[in-house]
Amino acid sequence: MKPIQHTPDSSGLEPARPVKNELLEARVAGVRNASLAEKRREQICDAALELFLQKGFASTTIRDICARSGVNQASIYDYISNKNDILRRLLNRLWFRSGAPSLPDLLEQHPENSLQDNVAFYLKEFWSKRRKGTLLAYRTVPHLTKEDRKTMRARDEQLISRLAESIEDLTQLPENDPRTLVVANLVLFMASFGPLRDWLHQDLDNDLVADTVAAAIVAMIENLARYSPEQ
Amino acid sequence: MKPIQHTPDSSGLEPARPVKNELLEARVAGVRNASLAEKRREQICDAALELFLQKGFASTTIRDICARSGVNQASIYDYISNKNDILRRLLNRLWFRSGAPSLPDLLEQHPENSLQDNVAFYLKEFWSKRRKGTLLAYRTVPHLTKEDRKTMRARDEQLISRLAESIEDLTQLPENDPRTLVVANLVLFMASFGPLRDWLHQDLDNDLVADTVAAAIVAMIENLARYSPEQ
DNA sequence: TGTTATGCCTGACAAATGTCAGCAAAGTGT
DNA sequence: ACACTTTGCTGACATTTGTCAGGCATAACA
Repeated sequence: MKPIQHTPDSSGLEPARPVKNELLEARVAGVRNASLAEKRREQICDAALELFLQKGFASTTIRDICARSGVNQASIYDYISNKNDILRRLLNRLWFRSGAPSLPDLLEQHPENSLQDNVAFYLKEFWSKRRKGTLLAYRTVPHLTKEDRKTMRARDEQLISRLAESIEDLTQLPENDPRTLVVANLVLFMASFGPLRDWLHQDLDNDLVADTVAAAIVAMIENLARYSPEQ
Repeated sequence: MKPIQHTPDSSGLEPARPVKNELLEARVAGVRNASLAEKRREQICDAALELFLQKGFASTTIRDICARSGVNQASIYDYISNKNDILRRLLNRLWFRSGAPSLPDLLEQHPENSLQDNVAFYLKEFWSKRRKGTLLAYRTVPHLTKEDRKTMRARDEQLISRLAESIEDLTQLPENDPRTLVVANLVLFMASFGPLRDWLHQDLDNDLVADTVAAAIVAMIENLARYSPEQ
């Protein structure tokens, strides 16, 4: 298992590409069979995710991950390049390609539904599909490179500015009103409400919570429209 | 410096006291002079806080903390009992005794102000006085004992149930409507909005953000009153 | 059946970490 | 000036950690 070639951890190489839309996964060539490698990587990532959420990133050891995934301590480096590489792969899976729909998309695709219904659906999807990604992201910020943090923030900002446009449409506010941005931020934040606080209200029915939060969001937006500056 | 007696880290001793309202700080008797010890402890905690927020709890080493606080690596154990003890002291300072007012208190003490103004004031206070505590709490959850986590949750639940009562008063909803609980949760969560997302909208004016969020909260509450079940 | 390619694992290393024993230094009161 | 108390610190310990070199087993192939 000789020729392991890693892509360097922090590659400040690229000539100013404007926005990356994923974190860079190191190329690891320890194992020839690509599909096997992918399968192992998945084992590793699954185990690591559990542990990271349970014990935190820094106090989860490679040995823990190996034990839980059944991969040998030495072999693991045939599949991933280092501990941070695992984290990056997880964030790519769970944060960048979570499969959760964006609210603007939903509004576009289902104009027949009420705003409240669309928002409620959005929240439920987000809470189920991005729960772990959200938790992971909020908790591991300190362990990311500046570069990686910037990439994650860029993703958020992109979502938010699209959302702000939607809110502009809904409220008929002018483009330069900064409050649309604040509310867009707030909506995205409330989409993180479920994951981030699930340690608290485990006794409340999830659908009820989603519906109530959706109603709150709708009220927020309508309120914004009501107090718009005369135009 | 012999007779160091530590209170054990996880003392499951007490005979079922119902709710603790702080984390247990270990008693450390390495240094006789109490006020000096307190001063040193403060140095240590200040340094540790900076580092915990910057690098995360687990990857901050005792050596880091010593270097930054100017306390010697050996001496530090004359003032604190271990790394987790520092964290607990910090959370006590910043989470349990932050000095930020609670919204119900504000409403009671200043009925002459509008709800919106009270909420806005509450948010600003919370964001300035509990910023670090919130960040610390959300990020270090995995490093706390089950016991400690329970204590923190209890504090939150206490705040929330008081807040839920206030909301009941404002909306005239019956006592058993679970939505007041959800909204109370939400309000507390939005109070964490500023701290948790300050990595994002550093370009927006803080007062504007607070006012917009306050308006959103008021809208949420009024909306709740509007769609109350007929009684 | 013998050879080879490929994935797997034992064992280890250097570095870092939490923790402290025991001594040096600095006050403090006489 | 001296004895004693209280604080600070050098140096080190046992462990844990990330990481890997190099050999081993096995299955494919000749």
